[in-house]
Amino acid sequence: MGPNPGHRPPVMADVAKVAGVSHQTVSRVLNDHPNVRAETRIRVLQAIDQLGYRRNLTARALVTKHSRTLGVVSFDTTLYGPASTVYGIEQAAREAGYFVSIVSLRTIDRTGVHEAIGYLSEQGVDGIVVVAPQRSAAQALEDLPTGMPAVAVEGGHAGDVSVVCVDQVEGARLATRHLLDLGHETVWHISGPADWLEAEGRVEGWREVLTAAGRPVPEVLTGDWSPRSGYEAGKRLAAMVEAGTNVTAIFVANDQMALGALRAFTEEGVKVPGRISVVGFDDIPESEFFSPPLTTIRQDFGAVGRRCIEVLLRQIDAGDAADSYERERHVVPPRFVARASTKPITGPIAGPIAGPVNGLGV
Amino acid sequence: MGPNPGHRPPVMADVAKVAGVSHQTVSRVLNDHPNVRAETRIRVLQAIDQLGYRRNLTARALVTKHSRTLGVVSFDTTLYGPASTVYGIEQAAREAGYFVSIVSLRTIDRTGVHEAIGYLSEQGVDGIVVVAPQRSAAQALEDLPTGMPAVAVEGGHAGDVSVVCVDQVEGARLATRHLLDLGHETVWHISGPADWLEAEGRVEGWREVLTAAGRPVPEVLTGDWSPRSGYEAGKRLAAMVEAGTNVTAIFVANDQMALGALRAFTEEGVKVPGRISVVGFDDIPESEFFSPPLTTIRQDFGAVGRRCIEVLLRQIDAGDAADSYERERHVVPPRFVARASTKPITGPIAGPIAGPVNGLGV
DNA sequence: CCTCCGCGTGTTAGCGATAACAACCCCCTC
DNA sequence: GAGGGGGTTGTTATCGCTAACACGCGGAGG
Repeated sequence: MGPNPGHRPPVMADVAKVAGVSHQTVSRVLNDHPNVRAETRIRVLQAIDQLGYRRNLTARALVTKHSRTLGVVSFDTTLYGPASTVYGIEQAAREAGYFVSIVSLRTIDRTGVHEAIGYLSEQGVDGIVVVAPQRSAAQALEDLPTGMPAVAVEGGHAGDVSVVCVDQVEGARLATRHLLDLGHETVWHISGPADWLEAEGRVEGWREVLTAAGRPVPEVLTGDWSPRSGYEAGKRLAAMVEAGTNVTAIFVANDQMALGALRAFTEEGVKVPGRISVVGFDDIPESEFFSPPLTTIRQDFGAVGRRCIEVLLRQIDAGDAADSYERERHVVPPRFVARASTKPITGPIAGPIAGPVNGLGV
Repeated sequence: MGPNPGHRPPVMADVAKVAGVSHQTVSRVLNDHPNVRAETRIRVLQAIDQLGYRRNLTARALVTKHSRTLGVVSFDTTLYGPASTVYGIEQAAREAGYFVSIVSLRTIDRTGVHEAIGYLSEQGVDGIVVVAPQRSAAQALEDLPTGMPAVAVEGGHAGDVSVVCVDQVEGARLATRHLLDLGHETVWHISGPADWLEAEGRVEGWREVLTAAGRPVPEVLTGDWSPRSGYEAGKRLAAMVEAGTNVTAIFVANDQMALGALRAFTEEGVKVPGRISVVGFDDIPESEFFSPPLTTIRQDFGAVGRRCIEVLLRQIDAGDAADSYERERHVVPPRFVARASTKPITGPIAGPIAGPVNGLGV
C-alpha cells in the first residue's frame, strides 16, 4: 500500500529485494510460470502488494515484441455505425486481454488511412482493424506493412486482408422485396454517397430485386447519410407525388436520411405509410420512435466488432507459429425489422400482391 | 523501399550502418537535434527511406518515460454524447502528437473505473481522461495513481482532478425559462437516471427557475436516457393531459427521450406544440428533423473534448518541470436552439406572458 | 554409490531506443 | 602559437523487463 518514498514507482528489482528473491523470480510469478514454489510465490505477491508494484508493460513489450495493443482506424466515430462497431471491437479486445489504440479520421482517403496505419505500426500494435467503408480507404489496405495482421470492416475486395462485413446487398434485397410484396409497383431509392461500399451494396441489392421482378428501376437519389440530405431528397419525392408521379414506396439507405425524408413528407402532407411507404437501414435506437416508427434493416454492429477481433487474434496467434494465414471473408446477416412506416398498397395502382405480407400497419 | 531481406524490421543500427554513421546520429536526425550537418542528415534520411525504417516507439518510451499515449476511460461510447466527446479528445490528442488508448465500460461503477485506470497506467499512458458522468464513477478518481495527470469530464467535485464540463444547470435554466417566457404556468421534467451528474444538474437548473418564479414544481419523471423511457414517461403525461391535468410544457433531459415522448404524444393525439410544448437537451443531429423539429439545448461535445486535452497536456508539461499543478474547472456554455416544438400558450390557462418570446411556431 | 534428470532459483545478456559524456575538428582570440 | 569554445560525431550506460543458460539440490535408476 505505502508508496515508495523515493518518489519513483517501484520496479521489479524493488519487489525482488523485499521478497528476498531475484527479479527473475518475480517475473516468473507475474507470468504464471509453473516452477515456482508456492511459498515463494506468496512472498512475492505480498511484496508486490506492499509496494503497490505494477509491471511496466512498455519494457515487457520491448523484449517480447508484443504490445498486446490493437490499432483501430475508423472514420468519424460520431456516426452510429462506426461507433457501435468500435465499441464491439473494444469490448472483445479487452476481454481477450488487449488494449485498443484508436485513430479516428475526419476525412477518409488513401493518404489518411495510410498515415494512420503507419502511425499505429510505429507504436508497435500487434494488429490493426480498419473500419474503412469507402472504396478509397479500402485501397490503402494494400500498403500495409508486411507481416502486420489486419482485418477490414466493409473492405470490399481490396487488399490482401481478411474482411468482416454485413451483407449489404442482402439487406437491400430484404427491404426492396418487402415493399414489392406489399404490392408496390416499384421502389425508389435514396442512396448513400458514391464512394461508400455500403451505399453501393445497397443500390445493387435494390436494383437486383427490381430487375428480377421486371419492375422499372427509377433514378437513384443520392444523399450523404445526414438527415438533411434525406430531407432534401424527400422534398423532391414529395414534389413528384404532388405532380402525380407514381411514387408509392422508397427504400432509404440509412435511418437518419429516412428521418429527414419522413420530415419532408410530413411538411408536404404526404402521408406515411398511407400515401408512401418507407424502409430505412441500420435500425438506430431512435428508429422505433420515429413518426411513424420506421420499418428498417438491422445491422448487428456489435457482432461485426466481435468477429473482427476473433479473426484478428487468430491471425496474430498463427503469425507466431506459422507465418502464413488464410485471408478470410466473414459476412454478418442483416435482419428485417417490421414497423409502421410501410403498408400494403390499396389504391388503384396496379401490381400483384405476392408473397406473405409481414403483419404491420398503423 | 525494399524491405530488409533478413525478415526482421530494420532498427536504428541498420540505418546507421547504411548511412555510415553511428546510431546516435540517426537518433539525432529523428529528433531534430540542431547539431547535425545538413549533408549527414540527408544521408541518414535516405538510408531510412531505403530501408523503410520506422522508429520503435516502445523502446523510446522505455528510456524517456513518456509513451505519448493518453488513456481515455469512457462509459458506453455508443451514446452520442460520450462518442462525440471521445471523438473531440482523439482529434485534439492526435494533433498534439499523442495516441489515444481507450477503455469503454459497459457498466460504470467505482471498481470498473478503478480497474480501467490501473490497466491504463500499467500500459504507461502519460495522462488519463475519464468521461465519468456518474457520481459513483467520479469517486473512483480519488484513487488515481499519484502523479498521474488526469482530467474528468463532468466529474462533479470529486477527487483532486481538473474537470471539464458543460454547464448543465445553466442549460436547464435556459430551457425552463424559455418555456415560462412562453407563458406556461409551470414546466414538467423528464430527467435522466439518478446517479448521473448531468441528470442532477438539469433537475437543479429546472427546479431553480421554477422556484425563483414562484411556480409549482411538479413531480419529476425519471427515465434512463433511452427513447423508450421517454416514450413511457410521455404516455404517463399524455394520460394526465387527457385526465384534464394542467400539463402544457415539459423539459426533457435529452433529445432521445424527447423523441420517445413526442412519439407517445402523437399516439395519444396530444398535439405538439399545440397542446404541449417540449424542450430537449443535447441537440443530436436528428433533432432538427423530429416531428416537430425539437427545440433543445446544444452541448458542444467537441469543445469539451478539445478542452480536456488542453488541460491535460498542460498538466503533463508542468509535471515535467514543477511537480505541482493547479486543479482547474472549465465550463463550456450550452446554447439554446429554437425550433418548432415549443409555442406560446394561447388557451385559457393563466400565467403572465413575460419576457421576450423567441420567435418560432409551426 | 554414482549418474542423470528435473525442479527451483539466480545470473547474464539482450530488446531498441535516448542521455550523458568524451573526442575530435575547426576557428577565433589573445 | 597556445588556449578555449562551439559544432559534429562516436562511445557507453541505462530504461525495466524476459529469455537463455547456469547452478545446486534431491530423488530415481543402474
